[in-house]
Amino acid sequence: MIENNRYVLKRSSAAPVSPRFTIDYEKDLNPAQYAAATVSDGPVLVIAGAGSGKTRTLVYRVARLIESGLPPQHLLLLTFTRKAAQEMLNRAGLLLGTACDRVAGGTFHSFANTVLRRHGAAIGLDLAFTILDRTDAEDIIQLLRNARGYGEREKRFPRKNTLGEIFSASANKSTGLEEIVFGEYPHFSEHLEDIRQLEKAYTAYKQQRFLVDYDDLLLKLKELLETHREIREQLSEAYRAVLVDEYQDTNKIQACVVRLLCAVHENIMAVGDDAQSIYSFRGANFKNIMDFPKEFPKARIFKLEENYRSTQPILNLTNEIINRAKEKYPKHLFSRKEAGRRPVLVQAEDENRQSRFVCQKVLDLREEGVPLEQIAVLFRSSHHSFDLEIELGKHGLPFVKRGGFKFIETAHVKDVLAHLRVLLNPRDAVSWNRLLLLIEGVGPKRSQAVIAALAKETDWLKMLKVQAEQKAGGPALKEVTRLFEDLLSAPRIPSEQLRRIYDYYTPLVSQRFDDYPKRIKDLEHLYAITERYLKLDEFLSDITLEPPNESVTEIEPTGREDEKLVLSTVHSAKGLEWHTVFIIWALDGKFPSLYSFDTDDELEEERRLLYVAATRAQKGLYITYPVNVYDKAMGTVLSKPTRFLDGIPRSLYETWSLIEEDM
DNA sequence: AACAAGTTGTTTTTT
DNA sequence: ACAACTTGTT
Repeated sequence: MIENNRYVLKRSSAAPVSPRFTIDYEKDLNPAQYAAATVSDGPVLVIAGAGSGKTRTLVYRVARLIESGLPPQHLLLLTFTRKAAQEMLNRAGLLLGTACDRVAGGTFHSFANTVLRRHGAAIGLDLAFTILDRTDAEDIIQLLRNARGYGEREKRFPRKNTLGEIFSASANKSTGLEEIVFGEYPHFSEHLEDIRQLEKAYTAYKQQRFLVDYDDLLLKLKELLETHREIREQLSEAYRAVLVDEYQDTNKIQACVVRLLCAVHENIMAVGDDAQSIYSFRGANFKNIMDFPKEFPKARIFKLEENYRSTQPILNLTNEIINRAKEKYPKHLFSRKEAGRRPVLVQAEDENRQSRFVCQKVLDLREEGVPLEQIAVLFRSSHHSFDLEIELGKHGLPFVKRGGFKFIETAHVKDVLAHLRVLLNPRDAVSWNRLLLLIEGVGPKRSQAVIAALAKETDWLKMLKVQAEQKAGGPALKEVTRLFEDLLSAPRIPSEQLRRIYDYYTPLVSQRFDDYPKRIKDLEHLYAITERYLKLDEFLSDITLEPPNESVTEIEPTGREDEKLVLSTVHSAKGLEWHTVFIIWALDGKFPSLYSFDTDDELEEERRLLYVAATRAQKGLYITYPVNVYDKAMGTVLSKPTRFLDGIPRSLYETWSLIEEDM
């Protein structure tokens, strides 16, 4: 549960109220972990192999710092995902009791949000700013693109999502637009000047309307820290020890922010694994972790190489996969869990055979007593699981899907949120546009006219009433006006406001979407989330920065609630582990993806991705691929298993072929 | 100017 | 299979 953008422990009754009398660091940790957890002040880098007890080490580090007298609120824990932060604080809570309740932490983005809401005024930011997600950003880009007539040209102009990617890549990699366009989109080189103009317009648009996208959060935090010494020192004082998890996934801006935060004390512990860097498309650079010792010359380096997760046969294979990588901190993972089955490479005749194999095997495992939630199916892209999802449905196997489209990104949820967002930031033209277009008789032209009129008047509700008097879109606009009158009349909590919006919006959903029952159910889910919040701004920030990571597709279980098979993209599986893991679509051209064939760097990242997937397994690992898959984009038939198994001794895994099997 | 139906192009991964 | 763009109708 999140309150005030700070992670607050859910207090289980089992958790001790006060710190455990003594923590036996030496007994609980292996020598390498012990050394890292108890090291004295100063910069520290921990290279932690997959499953090597990284979280455990961090937790004990936190414990040690608090024990040695550092008040918990002076500790800042930056992690990549909310889940990781929660996991860590929960475990620290078990060890230390409520003392770590006040440890500050979260993702870089949520931390940036907290700081900017407080100090943003120093760099001219209105504190009521709205955070744009990717689709919101693209909506604006589209608007500007059309307004400037870039759409209708003889020569093809990049689409909104391409433009969004270009802008974001430029921001995250700290490189000029020029380099991005020439390097990654050479076919759009001739439009460079227009692209540049468009980015300027986009920036200006956001500025005027108090809008901030994901990249801006980081950039503005960096700007704030760089340009305001007193704030930098204040924060450095407030957070006297900084711990960064998954350091291999940070980009230049984030590394810079860390540097600035620690400028005074250099009490920084970075933990990560270069072999698990899988976010370079977002500007993350695993060289960051390689360069850490250069950034902090006094850094001490620790390596955790003993793996507590997987059996040796699984590690033998994963070690081979990663040892073929080009650049890395050399390490060799070993396990004391000698016994175990070798991983299996399974060839299936086609996609459906692959799905049926997985179902069959999952049923077998359940028979053997492996709980469903201890089994995961991992894949490169979220659509790779579609066929399997249908097959699981047929077998009555319940599952949750992680990664891919989130329900927060669906049209109906975004529609509802737009109504809430304008309450907080009436200048949020994206949300106005979205909600106005829902109204019958209002199209793009009328919507823009209304938005322009609202911007002129400080009392926008009054202006909205005036607009509702006019002929076009009259009656329906009046209804919206009444809605906003109600929403503003009495100060209410988010859930009540949402209920009022549903009164207005529910008829619209039924009208607009054939699958409205499902969508109305989603909205009830959203309502349940708002009930946890007392302040609208916190709800909106959280929902954009840390949306529930579960997708819409969810089969209702016949039995127990929590007994569910996990389907996940490899990216979303990071940091997690299961008894048995299936990696499906391990087909060359799918995993690695065809789009990564262009450059060595991208291929190397795909390799690390497979490595991350395979190292999630504790006891069982099945790598499956269908053959004779025709790929439209390439015009070729794909039949070979992933190239990352090439050259690996065949003795390290079993090979099965399903062609003979009848199911 | 808004809306509905038909056509064409495109396809990862996430904060 | 889906979304963005285009064309035709009210």
